Amino acid sequence: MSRLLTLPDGSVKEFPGSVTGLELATSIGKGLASAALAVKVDGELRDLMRPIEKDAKVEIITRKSPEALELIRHDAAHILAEAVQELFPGTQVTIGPNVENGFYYDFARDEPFSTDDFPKIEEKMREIVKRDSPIVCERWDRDEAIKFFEAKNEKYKAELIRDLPADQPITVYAQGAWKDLCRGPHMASTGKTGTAFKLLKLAGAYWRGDSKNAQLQRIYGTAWRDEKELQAYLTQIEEAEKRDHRKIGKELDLFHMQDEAAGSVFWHPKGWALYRALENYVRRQIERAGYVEVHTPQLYDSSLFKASGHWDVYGDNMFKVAIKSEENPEEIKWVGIKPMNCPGHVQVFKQGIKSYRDLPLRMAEFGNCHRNEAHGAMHGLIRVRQFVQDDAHIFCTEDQIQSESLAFCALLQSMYKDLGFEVARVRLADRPEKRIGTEESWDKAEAALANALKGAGLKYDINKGDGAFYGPKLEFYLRDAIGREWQCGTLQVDPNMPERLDAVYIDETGQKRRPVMLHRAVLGSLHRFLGILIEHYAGKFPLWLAPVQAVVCTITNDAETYAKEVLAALTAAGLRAQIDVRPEKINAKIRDHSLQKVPLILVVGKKEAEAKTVALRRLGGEAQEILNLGEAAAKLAEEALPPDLGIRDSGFRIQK
RNA sequence: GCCGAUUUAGCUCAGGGGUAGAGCAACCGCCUUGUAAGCGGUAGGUCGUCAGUUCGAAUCUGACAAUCGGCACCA
Repeated sequence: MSRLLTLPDGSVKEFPGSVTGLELATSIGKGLASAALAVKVDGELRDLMRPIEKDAKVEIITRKSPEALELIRHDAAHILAEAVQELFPGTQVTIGPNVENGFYYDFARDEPFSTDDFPKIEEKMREIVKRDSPIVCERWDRDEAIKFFEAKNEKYKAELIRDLPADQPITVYAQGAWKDLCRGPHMASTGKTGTAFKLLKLAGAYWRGDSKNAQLQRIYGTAWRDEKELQAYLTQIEEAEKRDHRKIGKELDLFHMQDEAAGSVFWHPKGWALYRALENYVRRQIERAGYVEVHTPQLYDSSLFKASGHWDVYGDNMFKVAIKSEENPEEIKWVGIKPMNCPGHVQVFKQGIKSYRDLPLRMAEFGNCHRNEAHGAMHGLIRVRQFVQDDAHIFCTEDQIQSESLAFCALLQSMYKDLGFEVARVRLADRPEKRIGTEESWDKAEAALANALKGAGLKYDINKGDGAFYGPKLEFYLRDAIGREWQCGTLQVDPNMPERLDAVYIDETGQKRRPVMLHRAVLGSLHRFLGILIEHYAGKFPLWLAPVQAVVCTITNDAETYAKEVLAALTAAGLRAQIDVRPEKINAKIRDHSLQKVPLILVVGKKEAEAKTVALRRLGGEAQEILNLGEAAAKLAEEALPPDLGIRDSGFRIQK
């Protein structure tokens, strides 16, 4: 039977019978045949040697194709596994997939690997690449495969085969004498991988991702088409490290953390100035959007968290305080430090009788929360034990979910824009398998969220089954200056909490009704968001956020009196300004404040003091601008206005 | 919580069984300076904590803590 194969340019090739990707490439040209790495058949990446059994759309994959990286990385993972087994006999192999920018392979071995082993392993990998052993796909009988791997004492591989669905063929790839169970596809020989790879990290990982299982040793690596791409990637990692918020936080003296308060932040004056600039901005936005701000207690009797359900479900992650009774030391009262703000907000809602006319009631709080995060989970400002959420709960009717969600989307979009981000993507997490509530209310809530997203012009995808047990949610991701995505914003529909804590309102007919609660946050945690913000701007904040917006520097001490006058004018105009009258050369002062990423440096010497002017130098620029003092203060104060109060796009550029 | 690594001066880091070193910062002088490092000097550390081995531990061993890279977790 003949095959009709359609090429990407639309041309169709006919073959009399079975044909492999390599034969197809050869028929097109010799050059293509030698460049071919794999073939894409109806969108599925396949080995070059595998026969194409039906009419299909085909594409020959070469080193230039985007798919080449997948092939190179997966082959590199196999080469890593072979190298490790050659060097460390007795090591068991498990799985080795691709990840973003690279690959990993999980090994089982009693002795830990060390990064000192990396050069040796890389050397062996290069040797295997040089051997250029053909990679051949073999179809095996299931029992035979199990026997084969068990005989080699590869119990993880044997377990994988046992668990494969019965109808799935067992394929084993042989590269030279080394064999591994794999779905494929692979390139034709080990030489195709090339040597633009590097082993990067060593880590522990659970077998099959389950903490009940054995811990394996994972070796991470990266692989690219050529040395140039590899070097570019390594440089990119270095750049990301340079903007690490923990490093910048220290360099710019924004905050610190210490052993005695693990997971909590000591904000220094400059870090706190940044924090407050952000907090004040958020406060203006929610006020404008019709929220009321409240502030609720940190400590609650355990009975409230038992009623809300948190004590039982998340109790392990809560900080609990045992209080001994004065009269009876045997008697202990438990209180919990709040891990979230919802129970508190429901208490405020329940004060007095609420009418349908009060809805939607948007109750906001900069909620200070504590969660006892696992040691290994903590990470700078990104994951902490004490943090503040830009939290709010919207009490509304089921019918108001859509309009409130739409308003929230608009608020979030405008805030991300002001803060220099774009919405990268949105996910709608819908009903999970284990859930409460009627199908009808789920239908309604999911549709309301989907319609709100459409109304806001936001594209989204479905995060299937990942909603809470009581309602669906939206997850908003933003993209930072180096392309990373972070989930910050969230909106969650919750009819459960009002039920559990007995919140009611009186409807138009005088009946008691349950409101729905929308939990929502734009930034999520202010702490975490500031970490992201620091990395996004690499410490070079836009003027309105900069902890120190301007420094007045004297050239000689003749100008000191005048410099103080300049400082006073700037401060009076509302700028966060400082003065530097150290007996240092102006070069040294410029350098110091530039390294501190101060956006505005105002130099004053004898000339300026006499003429009542300032010489303005902007961060990153070399030009200086001579301005009259009064003019300068007014101009800079206007430039320093937050984006919601002043001129937008004031010319500040993000340094990529 | 799990696997591995790390912890030495304010910061970045070197060293290493006989009680500690550099650069920068700080402090004190001198220099009075024109847009990314002026010169000299001084001071600063129970070498993460607690045990153990040893004549002697910052160094070796163990436990604990924190941090880092992952994993698991993230209401």
